[in-house]
Amino acid sequence: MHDDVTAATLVASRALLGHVARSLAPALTEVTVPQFRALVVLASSGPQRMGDLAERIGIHPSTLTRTIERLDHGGWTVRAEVPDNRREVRVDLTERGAELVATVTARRRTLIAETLASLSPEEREAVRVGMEAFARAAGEPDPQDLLELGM
Amino acid sequence: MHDDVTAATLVASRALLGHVARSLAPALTEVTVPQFRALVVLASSGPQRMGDLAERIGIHPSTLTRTIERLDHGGWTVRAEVPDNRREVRVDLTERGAELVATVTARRRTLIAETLASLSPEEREAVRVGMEAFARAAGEPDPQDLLELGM
DNA sequence: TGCGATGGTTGCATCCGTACAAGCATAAGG
DNA sequence: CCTTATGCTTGTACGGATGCAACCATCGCA
Repeated sequence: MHDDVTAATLVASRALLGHVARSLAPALTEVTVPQFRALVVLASSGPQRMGDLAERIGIHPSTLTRTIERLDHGGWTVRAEVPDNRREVRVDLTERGAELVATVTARRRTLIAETLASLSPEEREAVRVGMEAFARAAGEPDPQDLLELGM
Repeated sequence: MHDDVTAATLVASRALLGHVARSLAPALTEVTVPQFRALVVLASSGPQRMGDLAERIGIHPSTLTRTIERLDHGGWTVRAEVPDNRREVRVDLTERGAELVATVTARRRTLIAETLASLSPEEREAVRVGMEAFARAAGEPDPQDLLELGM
């Protein structure tokens, strides 16, 4: 059904994935994928308790402790005690950490913009319409899904 | 520059990534990402010498030996001696291995088709035009890039 | 035939992710 | 207060990815 549209979308998805991968690559020389995953969640959901973060990512709390240990050590995150509750630990990005995530997004945007720059205004408009329609149809992806790919 | 098109494409890329991740997820319960990477290369480049495969993937030959060891053990690949050269070792997918890769692709296609099914014929046509234009502008992605994401 | 180059595997070391169980604080409620 | 629940960390164990160095077999060429 709708084979030609599907095929076109598949091809385009490969191209987009190339952009995604290239935007991600520099960050992955700094941190690992699971580590970057944690940074992304922190960037989008804000500072939070260790337990909540572990739950969001879908890993065991003890695993998160080790991961954040490494991120702390690298200067990407900080852990701070919560004033009115000495049990909980609040983890947040450092500037460095926030910047790493922002860099990836910015790079992705740049790559896409560069690609679009080679199109004619009419084609660009066609891309806009098509992409918007597709995005609308697909809806927001499950964050859990995206995490698999370190997004 | 062209901020609205770029934004739309970024959003669409997130949606597509969701599809990619979901198509990949079942396979990742069977093999690891580096292992799947090897299967993908074998599926697209065909059976080949260990050394060539290692080079294509970008890992040390000794690392590949271990990875293929595990894939062999799981029944995803087979190693065979080359008749006229007793030094070289030829790796190939088993049926099972080929099927795993094919399943992921098929699933991705299905997810995309399902998404498109909710659009009107006019919108679908717009998606086709837009996706084709984008893919044309982006060109074929560097296979090395895609491998990062287990494609 | 014998020596150097080639292709792959093994030994070894390291790091990361992962979970479970146990432990140690601290908070909360009776 | 004392007991139980909560939140996080530590101890322990394991598997996978990774690279380097050493090794072994084989090929090719002089």
